Amino acid sequence: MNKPANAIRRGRKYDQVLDGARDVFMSCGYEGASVDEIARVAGVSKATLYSYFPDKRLLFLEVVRAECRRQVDEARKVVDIDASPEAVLRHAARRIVDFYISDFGRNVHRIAVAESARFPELGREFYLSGPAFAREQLGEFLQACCAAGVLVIDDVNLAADQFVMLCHADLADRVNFNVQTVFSGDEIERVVAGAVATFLARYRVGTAP
Amino acid sequence: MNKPANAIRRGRKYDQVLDGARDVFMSCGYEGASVDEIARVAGVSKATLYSYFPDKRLLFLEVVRAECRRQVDEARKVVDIDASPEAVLRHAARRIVDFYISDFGRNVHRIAVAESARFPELGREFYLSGPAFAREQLGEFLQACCAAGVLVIDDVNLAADQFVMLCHADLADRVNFNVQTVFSGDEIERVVAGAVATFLARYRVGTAP
DNA sequence: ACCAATGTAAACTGACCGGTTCAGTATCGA
DNA sequence: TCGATACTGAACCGGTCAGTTTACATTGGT
Repeated sequence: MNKPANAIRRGRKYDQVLDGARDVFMSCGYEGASVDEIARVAGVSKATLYSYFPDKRLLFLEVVRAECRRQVDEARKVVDIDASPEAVLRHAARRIVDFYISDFGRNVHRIAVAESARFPELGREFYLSGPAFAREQLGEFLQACCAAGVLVIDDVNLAADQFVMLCHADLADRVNFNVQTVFSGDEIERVVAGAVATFLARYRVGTAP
Repeated sequence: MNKPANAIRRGRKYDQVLDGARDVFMSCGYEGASVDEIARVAGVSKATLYSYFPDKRLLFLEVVRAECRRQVDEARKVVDIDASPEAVLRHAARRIVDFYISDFGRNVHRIAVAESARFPELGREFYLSGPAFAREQLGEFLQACCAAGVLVIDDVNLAADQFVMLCHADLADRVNFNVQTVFSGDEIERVVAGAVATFLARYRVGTAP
């Protein structure tokens, strides 16, 4: 009794299991990953794994949750700088591009898209602690710029997402559809500079609405 | 002999099979779709299905190819209009938004992202006849606008992709991660208007670079 | 030394899936 | 009407996988 079906027990090798599961899920996706291989990679017996997690599905959800937390914590470190909006935006653009080009970013994105249909709450959780979180951080900065009279933005949320999307121009699709996965510094610089230029053309003070 | 492993035989119920396969693949993904169910949905025996297609993988690839062709053909109909760039861009933006919000667009995108890793050529094929094709069409229009002296664009390819990405602002992520799938006319209008405004702020003649 | 908790290895179950086979039926042109 | 071809339905095979069970080993506190 008193055994909720979604209970997750902690134990000595809990982190081992989660790490192994992350590696296998990231490289194989949900369906492609077998529990036997996860146990093998984690250096743990299948029985131990199942003594921690009730089933594969909850193990997967826990992996994604942990990764989202990790990403949020890391992102919180690098925030506002006391510099011109242009410099801050350039910096942010670099971070955005670097992330979705990275192996990790590609895998997380691929899995989140692929499994959102099967796991309704997964998509929401990933969205909130991923893209939505980034947009929120950026929105706060933009709001400050408006208060300082440097930018003029009527819809800050939309503007923040526009900026993020401008950073995806010409790269994201090629990454997502596995057409090209490594990019030269010039290719990245071209996109970053283009994103900042287009964004500022619209929202910097002294430009027509 | 003389039986290439990748041969696809035509037959009376070929289209039935392809249609059924499309439905099931679109709603379940590649791994999630079982051949038995495809045959059932197609109203065809499994044996007939396997008399057309050598295996599940090639059936899937053929479904995607057919969908890409269909999409390209349909897109070719609605092209340039003799109107202001603003009107044309608004029209294009509506089409872009409507597509990736549609059930079909969501499914195709999800599967292309999910299976690009497993099927290397699939991602490329989808990319070329999807996003890349759209960008090319748009690029030609932008080029004409530049020649007419209405727009000033140094990097037409980048600009075209920027426009497409601006149309994704604030909607695409929510769609891709299954957070929200239906949108009001106002929500769409906000994104479309924002995309056109930002794009023209950067590239219309008489604005600072 | 003992016990209880924790972990291990491996076999096992039941279900599902891709693909094959085959005996029988429907269709259609000559 | 005949015969070739296409299609059916169901059984079947080999394999994989999630999840369970069992019998044994390790560890640590008292």
